[in-house]
Amino acid sequence: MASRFNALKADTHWQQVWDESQTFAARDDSPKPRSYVLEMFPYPSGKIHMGHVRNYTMGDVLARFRRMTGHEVLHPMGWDAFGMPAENAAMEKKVHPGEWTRQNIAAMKAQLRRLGFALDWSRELATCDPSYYGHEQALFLDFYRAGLVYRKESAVNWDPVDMTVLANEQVIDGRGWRSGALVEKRKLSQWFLRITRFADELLDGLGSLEHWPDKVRLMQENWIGKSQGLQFRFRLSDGDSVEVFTTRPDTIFGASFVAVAADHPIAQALAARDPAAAAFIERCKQGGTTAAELETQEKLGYDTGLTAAHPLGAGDLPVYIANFVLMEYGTGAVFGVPAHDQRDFEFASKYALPIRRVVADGERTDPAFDGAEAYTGPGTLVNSHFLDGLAVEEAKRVVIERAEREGWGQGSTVYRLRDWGVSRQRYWGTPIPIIHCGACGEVAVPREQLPVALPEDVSFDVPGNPLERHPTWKHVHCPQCGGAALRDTDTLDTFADSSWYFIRFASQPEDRPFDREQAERWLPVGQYIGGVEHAILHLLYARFWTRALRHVGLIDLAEPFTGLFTQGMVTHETYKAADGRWLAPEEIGDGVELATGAPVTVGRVEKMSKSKKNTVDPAPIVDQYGADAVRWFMLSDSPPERDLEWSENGIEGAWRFVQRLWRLFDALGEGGAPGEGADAALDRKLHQTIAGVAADVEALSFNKAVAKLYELVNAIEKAAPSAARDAAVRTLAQLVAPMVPHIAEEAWALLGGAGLVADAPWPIVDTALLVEDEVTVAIQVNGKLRDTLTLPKGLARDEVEAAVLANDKVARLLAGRAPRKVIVVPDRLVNVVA
RNA sequence: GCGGACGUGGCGGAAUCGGUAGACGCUGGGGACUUAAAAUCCUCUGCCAUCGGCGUGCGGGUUCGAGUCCCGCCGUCCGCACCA
Repeated sequence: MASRFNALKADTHWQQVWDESQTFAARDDSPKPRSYVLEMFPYPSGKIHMGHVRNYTMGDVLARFRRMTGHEVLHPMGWDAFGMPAENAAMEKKVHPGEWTRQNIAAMKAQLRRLGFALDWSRELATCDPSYYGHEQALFLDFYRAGLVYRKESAVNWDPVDMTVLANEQVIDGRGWRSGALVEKRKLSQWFLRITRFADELLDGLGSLEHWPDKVRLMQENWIGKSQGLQFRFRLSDGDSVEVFTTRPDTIFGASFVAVAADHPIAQALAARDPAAAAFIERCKQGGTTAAELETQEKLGYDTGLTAAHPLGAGDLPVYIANFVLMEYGTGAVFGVPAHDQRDFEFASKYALPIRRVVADGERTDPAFDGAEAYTGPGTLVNSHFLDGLAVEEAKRVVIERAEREGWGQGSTVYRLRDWGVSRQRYWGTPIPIIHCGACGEVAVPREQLPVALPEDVSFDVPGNPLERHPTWKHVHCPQCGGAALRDTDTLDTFADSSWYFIRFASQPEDRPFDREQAERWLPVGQYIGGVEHAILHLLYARFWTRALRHVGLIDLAEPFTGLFTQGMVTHETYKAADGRWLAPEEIGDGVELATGAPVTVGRVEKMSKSKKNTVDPAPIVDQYGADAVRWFMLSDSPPERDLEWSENGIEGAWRFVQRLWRLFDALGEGGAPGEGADAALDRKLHQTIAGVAADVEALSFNKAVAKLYELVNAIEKAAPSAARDAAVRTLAQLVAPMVPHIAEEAWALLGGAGLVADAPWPIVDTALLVEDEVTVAIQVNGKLRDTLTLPKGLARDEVEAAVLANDKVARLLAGRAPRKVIVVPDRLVNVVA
């Protein structure tokens, strides 16, 4: 009697079997080819969300598939466990961040296990564990000794809500990436990692990352922002000088002013003695930084009264303080060429400065420039003395050569990328292992004193850094002179923690961060999967960290992740009350809000978020439908790089499919009379599916693999009993095993498979069966499909042509005329041109 | 503003090299089974229509043949942004 598949029972059973037999533990000494499959580790917020389920399901399918194709797979999981939410919880709920974090980890680990992921839990790590961050401190000190870490007083991005410093990468539209608070500028002494030292390498390295999305490579390229040009000094009328950088040295004879940033030393010096200048500088700082504000903001300047001598003798230029010049980029000063730069054009128009054409714009070569906007395109230099007649690129080179020969400037490369500020005024992070001694200065904590562990007895009653307030922790003896000294009370940006966890997964000795040889055997990560929101921050920092490790001789590895896949989000419908409040599905009934009876509007499909009340908690869904149905749904329909809309119908459909599979397995397992005889068509379909699913999974095109499996199941269900059909059902258990592993194990056991299907090999394709012996040829007349014809494969051209011309519909359309031309595409199509 | 991606039925999507557009799933219609319902199974489901015609955002082009290539638009989404 046919039974229904009991997902909950099967899930529990097989998860326990895998666990007990250590099925997914990666063996370091395996002779098999290695495959490192990694998904971005989660922050332990307390609950798994649908985005995690989708991310980890994709990685899991690949990991399981790779095992079946004979690889030794490393597929680990851990916890990105430091960070602000734990401190917020400490403040709100009066629990210690560590306790809160560890409880969350336990809860989320149980949820991940419930989904049956093929993870090697023996390598689990949490970044908040001293056995992890202690090694990170050692690496930090290695970088420190190699000159990759330095401390400087600098204007930093201060988040007034989180009360901490943010890296440039963490400021979005002038607001903190976490808090959303308007970021302020503050002067603080901060630790920096010298990422700019690797700017060129990080840029060039992108070229080797063929298996990264172009989009991410481009984003990193833009972020690094390499520009080449000329750097030179203007002599000023007060005897001082100002250095500028330009990417357009060719337009040097079109210069009509020099402008410096509001916080440029020249502007600051002037402000000290000129109240009007000081007032102007103050005004510049008030300008907003959002896109809309910048768009409409007027170009403003303050005439310093100084003049700058043109290096090629083309007169003296006025020097302004201008609100559009950034101190952080280049030298914080520019020369303005209004005819060929839009900002300079607007500025010159406002202050009635000369606008001189030096690049011919089509016909126009005269100096009088009367366009409505600057001309920034290519052209030939005019009104530029020795540059006249040269093309823009040529002229750039000539000017740089001359500047270098005459000694007033040099070719130079400028990057948008800034060094990575890593100091955070927070408790729940990796303590920076440096001691400040009045006599010795900065002193590295000796290796034998690592880890510098966080004190447990801290309070979060007042905002700010508890380490700063702790009565004893920061008071230490200087490791060098033994005198009284202070610990650095800052902790590392948590992006440092996630910059090397993938190496620690590969090798976890107790006494050092990793074993070089063992790490090099597993790395680089062949396939890394995560959200596109990490396209810059995490992925750039991890690439830097890896290069820094190589620089200090700890590993021979340039790029940490050779394959990257950025998956789409999980979305859901939203609902809004009449007054615009977001409503959760359970607040709604029959198109009205239950509480008020007012009608509800269905909003856009959006990323699941608490604020929009459109989240779906995976936990009850897994309990209701079983892990396999949830996994199958996560892989169906939407291409993995695109958004997936969660829907009740979708999960129902997935559950139906699991039951359909079970009916096939169960019917065969029941043992009735075995099928007899062949079924060539089904054999062919089976082998096409084996090959097709393998290719799709390898390409991470899970939605296509799913579609192919549906086709196969449809074909098996329709097929008459035969030995071939029985064989197809057995093979089906292997084919679905990476996606729906629990029912696959159940079927494998039922049908008498040896061992676990998780350890079974991927079925071998009979390539002879991939080729059809008959083909359906399309018949077109003048490019329009008129009929199809089934012919033996490989039939000679003239025979195909004859068969087509004998076709009724073709004959009718030709109406007795001879065709002008007949195009024959073998085994595909014939086009009769009348 | 700069850079990028995308645009195919009611919906998610497929079409690997320029060669039968709409696989597969969802939704919906009809039917079988059932006292009834659920479940399951069968069947239809791009649009208009009588032959047949029209269809891959819009307008052109190349080609025997275009969702796919080229030119020009429109729209949506994402990233960056006063970067000299």
